[in-house]
Amino acid sequence: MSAPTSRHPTILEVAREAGASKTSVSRYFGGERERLSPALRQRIGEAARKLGYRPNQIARGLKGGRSRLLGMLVADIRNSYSVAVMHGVEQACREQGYSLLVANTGNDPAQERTHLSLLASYRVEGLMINAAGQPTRELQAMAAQGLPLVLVDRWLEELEADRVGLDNALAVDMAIDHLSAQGYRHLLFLSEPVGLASPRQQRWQRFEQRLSEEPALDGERHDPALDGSAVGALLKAFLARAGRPAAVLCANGNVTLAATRALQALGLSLGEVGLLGIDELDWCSLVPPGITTLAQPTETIGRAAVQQLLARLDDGGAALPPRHTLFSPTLIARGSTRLPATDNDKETP
Amino acid sequence: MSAPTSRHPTILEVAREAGASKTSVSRYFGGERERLSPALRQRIGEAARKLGYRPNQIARGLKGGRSRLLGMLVADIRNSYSVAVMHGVEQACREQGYSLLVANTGNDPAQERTHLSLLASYRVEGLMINAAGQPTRELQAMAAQGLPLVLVDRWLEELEADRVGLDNALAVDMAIDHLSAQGYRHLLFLSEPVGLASPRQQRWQRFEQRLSEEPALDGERHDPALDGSAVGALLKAFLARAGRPAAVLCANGNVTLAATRALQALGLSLGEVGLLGIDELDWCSLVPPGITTLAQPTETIGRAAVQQLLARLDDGGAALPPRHTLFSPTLIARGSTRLPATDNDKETP
DNA sequence: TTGTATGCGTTATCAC
DNA sequence: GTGATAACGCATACAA
Repeated sequence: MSAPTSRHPTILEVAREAGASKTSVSRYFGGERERLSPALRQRIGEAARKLGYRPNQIARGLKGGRSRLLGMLVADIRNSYSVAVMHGVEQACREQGYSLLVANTGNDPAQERTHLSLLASYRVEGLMINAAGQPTRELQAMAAQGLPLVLVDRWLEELEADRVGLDNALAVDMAIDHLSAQGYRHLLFLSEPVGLASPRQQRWQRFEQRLSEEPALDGERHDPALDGSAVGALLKAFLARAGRPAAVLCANGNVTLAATRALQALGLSLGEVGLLGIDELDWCSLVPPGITTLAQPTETIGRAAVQQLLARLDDGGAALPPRHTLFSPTLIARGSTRLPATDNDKETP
Repeated sequence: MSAPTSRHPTILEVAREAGASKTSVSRYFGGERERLSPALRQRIGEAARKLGYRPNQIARGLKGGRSRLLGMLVADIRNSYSVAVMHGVEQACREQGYSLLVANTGNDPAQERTHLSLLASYRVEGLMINAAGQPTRELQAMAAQGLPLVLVDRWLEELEADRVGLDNALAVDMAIDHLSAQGYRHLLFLSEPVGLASPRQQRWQRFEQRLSEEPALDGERHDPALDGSAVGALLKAFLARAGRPAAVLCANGNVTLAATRALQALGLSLGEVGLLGIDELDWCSLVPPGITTLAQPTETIGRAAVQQLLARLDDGGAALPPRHTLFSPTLIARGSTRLPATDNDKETP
């Protein structure tokens, strides 16, 4: 006959047990313990412990409007980049006394909409967004309503909001500079379908720009679907066309995986065909002779997102202009961008 | 002068706008739309749309005691197994109309305690737990309070709760059977420090049991820390001791990664030294000649966890005995468990 | 220092 | 069918 759902003691019961008022108990747990007399403080502490009392965040949020909840919208939770960022977000949230409500959209705008209104219904105080694609109406609406938003990695031109992510132009510059310095002359920029994902667009565009500026290099760009055999065919055609020394620049971790698979299937050895991936993955050092990558400071990005959000929350309605925080990648050079020594290569020490 | 935090319209405002009562609006959104007259229904719908009204889950949870929140405690959010399970959990939650509050403990009991009480304070209706190690008092307390719990992957003997995970004995059986069938005779079971993590214990014990039953095989077991060079030294010593054909059985994905690294550093080729890993990782097909794995049905496990939790929620206080749901792995055979042909091996087709 | 009274947005209970 | 009204658990003026 006991309650089917678990019974939590309330502030009132603690008050009764301690022979005090609700207010005092509220103060005890609301960080105003100092204002209570030692005797009362003691009694309340004991009563609470005895009853196993824990303040109900839900009720607390109802009154004060402070849910202490932050939301994060992740485009693909199975993507190691997203998870790594999320890890940073989660740490920062905890340190700041917030909890994190995570929603995975699976790159589907419909799910993004659903999750967005769900998060809204829990009155999250702010939102970190790794958008699925174009900005949904819901997102626009939430921004307009004054809910602090920070766009992570992917951003949306139409949306005035803070942004945190990689300096994509710099990343592509570093990639091209490295490949060029290593002696590769024919470059292929390989991406997942560019669509509306801003990092892909930016990397893609920067690649084009750099190529047009450097006559010593020539290149191609493609953004095939990664499933199926498109990548292999594409690589084969590129290599036939381009002549050597040629290299592939992979726009993200998924592409690196697909390209590595394809190159292997073609029986080509890494290094002889250059390979450089944006995003460091834990197996990149494993595939002989190691895959060169540009590692993103993922945790830092996550933490920065939270920090930015909390800054917005603090300044009240100060309506500061959107702030963009960009981070630099780190080059991890491995064998996949080292040309095998040839007769023409004697000058190399 | 407007509210610094975003203003959400309330049920009362909608009621006024629609010329109706709070009750009717509540009914409209509470799934009792049928009971309203078409005219009223229409008016409320319009008013809500006009105002951008969204029911406040927090207030809703306060009254009804139904937060519509499920919690998940993850031991390591950066572990691809955990993430994959979480993905299943998340999908199932959404399908069932629940939201998911995720907490990462980083395998730290202290953080587990913190997060646990946090989740409790949000009045989650149930908890999925990928425990850090030994059961914390908090966990015991929550279970005692009647909060539905389901242990995922790792379980705790002291805790009477539903369990979902891999059939570890079966997994080790399949691994040993496969290695044996492939001609390996000397086996090394390699694990992360066994400690109190139940899957490691179970796999470890089953390995021991099987080895003791099969005179044709001999083996060793070790659970070194994965950082540093311990794994390499250990492998080297094992191979020197064991004679061939020898194989390594990796107790989880992290171990597979470490073992592969170490084997590579030793200049040993996979297959010649057998390698089989529990947990499929996306790069296992990439490292030549491919790493044989036992893949877990991760998403299924996640969904099963949610299903089990909801079943508990449904049956009220029926206090059914704990239910254990075990799943079978799938063997993905690759080159790392294929012995190179030798003179003694002529009978192989 | 401590307590009283009121309201947060919603649902549940009861009337009409 | 529809609508007042009282909880839900807590925080916060305000009063003592």
